[in-house]
Amino acid sequence: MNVKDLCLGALTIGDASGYDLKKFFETTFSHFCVAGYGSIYPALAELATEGLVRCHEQPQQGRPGRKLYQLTAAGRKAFLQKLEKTAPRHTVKSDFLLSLYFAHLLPPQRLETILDERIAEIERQLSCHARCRRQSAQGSGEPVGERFVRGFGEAVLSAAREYLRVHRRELASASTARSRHTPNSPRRTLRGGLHALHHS
Amino acid sequence: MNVKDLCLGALTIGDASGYDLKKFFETTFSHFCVAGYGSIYPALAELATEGLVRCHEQPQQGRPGRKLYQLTAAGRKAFLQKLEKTAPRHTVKSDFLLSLYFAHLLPPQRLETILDERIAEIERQLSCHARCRRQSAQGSGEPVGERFVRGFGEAVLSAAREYLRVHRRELASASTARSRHTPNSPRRTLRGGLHALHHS
DNA sequence: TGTGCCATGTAACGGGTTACATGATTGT
DNA sequence: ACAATCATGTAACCCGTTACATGGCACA
Repeated sequence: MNVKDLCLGALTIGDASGYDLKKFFETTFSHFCVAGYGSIYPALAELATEGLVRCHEQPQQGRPGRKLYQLTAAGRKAFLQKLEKTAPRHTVKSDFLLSLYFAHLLPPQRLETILDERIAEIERQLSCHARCRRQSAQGSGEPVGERFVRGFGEAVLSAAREYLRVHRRELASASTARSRHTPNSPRRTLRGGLHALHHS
Repeated sequence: MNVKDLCLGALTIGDASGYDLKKFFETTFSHFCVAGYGSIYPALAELATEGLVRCHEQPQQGRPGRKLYQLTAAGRKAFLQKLEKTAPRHTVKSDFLLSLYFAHLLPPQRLETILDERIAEIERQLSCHARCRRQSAQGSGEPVGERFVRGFGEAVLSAAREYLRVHRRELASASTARSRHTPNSPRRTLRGGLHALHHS
């Protein structure tokens, strides 16, 4: 699912401009995908030439005219097909975990900062979810999946925070205990340690 | 952190060939990053020309000579600096969650499949972690971060599985209850529903 | 007065994925 | 015999990020 599909999907909910879409992605999809203006605007232009969306421009004085995009029947169909055909992958890309893997190479100070910042970020996301939940409890027309997906995010985020809280000590003690430079360590091969645990 | 940095990091643990590195990433880093041969081999070549790694080739009969790469002092330093400077981001990209958001547009059958497959995948990853844990409990020289990062993965994966188990019914009932085509729904604007919950 | 929001877009750049090409050895 | 593993690499392609360019309006 690329940005074009993302736009198609969002337009399923209601008409929107490129600007609106970005805001929507940020609030509702932020914990599992991202899209910047640099990909949204070109995507909408392409979708329009393909006839999957229609554009209604509303001139405004001073600022550039607001372009409201609307899904066509073909666009709706295209998205439905994408939904059914696409393998629902779920991947995590984390410099955070990568850094912690190498905790023994990090100054203790830096380690603390990394942990603190991550926990703070998790809390920010959790409170954002909570706000959204309250919000759409009143308003009607929330897709069933919205609550579910939000709940999933909250569950995972909470578990992550809890784990970090409980286990961060283990990392810190190890980091301060030994020097960052392991001098004269015997030459090792990555292969040796791994060979026994191959084929996942 | 790109593939070059990833290689540098792995070579911190021990010498390895491109092939070894891929295996290592698959087993140890699989839950937070990926790298294919198509990026690993060029990365190693570049690192060698930059003097961050040294290559020792071991000719073998029949197959292409095995190229063992070894970190240089400069390479180690470069990685340490990257570790300290890089912002430790943590992002999820999930067509799985995206699909579930649009559960109301999915045939119930498909919905079940998606859920089942994800749970199966989670279980696969969990058992892989468990195997690794047993493995490195015996062997010595496991970096402190390894256990921590593995534990993090397990915590998050378990929470996800639990959530899916408990809440999947909510999605299924909604999906079967109403038709996939909501005819004559009043034209809506994405903007309206979102406006109140802006600024995360 | 100045920060932030509204609003759209372009262009260069970076970087990973996929497919292709090759081929012997080891295990079932 | 056949599949999987070992082992390296190239090239086209896809696609997203970042930076740049523009400018009025609202609010503090």
